[in-house]
Amino acid sequence: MFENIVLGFLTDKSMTGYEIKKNMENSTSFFYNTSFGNIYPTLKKLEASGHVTREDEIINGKLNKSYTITSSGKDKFLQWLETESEIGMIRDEALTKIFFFSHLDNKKRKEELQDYLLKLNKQIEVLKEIKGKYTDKVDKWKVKTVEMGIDYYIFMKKSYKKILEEL
Amino acid sequence: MFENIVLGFLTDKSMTGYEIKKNMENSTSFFYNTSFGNIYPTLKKLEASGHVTREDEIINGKLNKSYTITSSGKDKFLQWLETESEIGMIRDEALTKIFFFSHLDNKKRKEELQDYLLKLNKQIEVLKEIKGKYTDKVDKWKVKTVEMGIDYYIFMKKSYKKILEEL
DNA sequence: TTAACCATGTAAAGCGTTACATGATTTC
DNA sequence: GAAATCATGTAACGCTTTACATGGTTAA
Repeated sequence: MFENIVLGFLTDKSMTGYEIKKNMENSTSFFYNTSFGNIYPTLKKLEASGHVTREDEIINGKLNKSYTITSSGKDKFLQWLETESEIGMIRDEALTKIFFFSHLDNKKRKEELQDYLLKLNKQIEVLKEIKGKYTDKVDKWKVKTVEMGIDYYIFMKKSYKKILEEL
Repeated sequence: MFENIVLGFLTDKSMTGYEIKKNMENSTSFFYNTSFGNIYPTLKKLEASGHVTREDEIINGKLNKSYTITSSGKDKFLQWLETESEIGMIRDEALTKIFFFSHLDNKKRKEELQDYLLKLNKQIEVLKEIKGKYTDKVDKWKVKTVEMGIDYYIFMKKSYKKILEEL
């Protein structure tokens, strides 16, 4: 999947690995984020397979490797984009812990839920900030995903709050 | 995390790897599920580190390796259970695709959303079936997680439906 | 001048899936 | 007699993170 996300970013404009990472942090980070140790080798691989091309430039004394998507890269990306998605798993560590909550006492249950609610609040603020940075020019689908992210964490907050209140 | 989930299952009762897998399918599968290729080596590792003990029995001509949690295993599990959870990512492939929806036409957008809504409906049915199997004796927290799972997928369904209707 | 940011990359380790491999029992 | 289920495991592969490693520029 990650190769296709990189190709997706490069479909919008040519970028360096560093820029892809920064872009991700300000857009997809709440549903997809990764490290440089993943990005750079992926770009090399995509270059080797002909899905992107590279242009080297020296900007401010620093080597910049700008990657551009090729037509085969666009094909690969669109093929992925048109493929049906598998159902997503929740994979929420906090939920996994609730599954085993019978092994904790109420005091510890409360503490954990309260801690997690704080983190959910922080995450909602982060996403609202991302949304705030978006200008009118930004692709409506990118705005939509951030809005869905905000709604998702608000939903989670309500769920965990309800459990806390029932204790 | 997986080691701790195995320990969590073994805290309830001693089990074989096969039973752990079956138990997971009927309880945690929507937020955590894994393969035999993960379970068996994990049990070996936990045995080597003294967190579980093994008892071999032959039942119906088949070798059964029943694993029991030790006190050090319980300590490890509880330590994990009491640790604050990191915020969960959404990691939903369908959402990732919406992020790149500007590269598809409306017809294809609709098809994908409709396909995914079908999968969400199926998943809700699966979880309702799991919940239906639970008797009164089942730990209330295990019931609660399934209920949260159902609510989660219903919430997702509403979100995707809204996007579809706006098209 | 020092911290933050820009920019690139490698190596090792961790985590997990898929495919392969075996063989018994039970149910239709 | 065939298919499903019970039961165990290994090997190869793939994906991703973490830690390590380098070095320039810009802002406080």
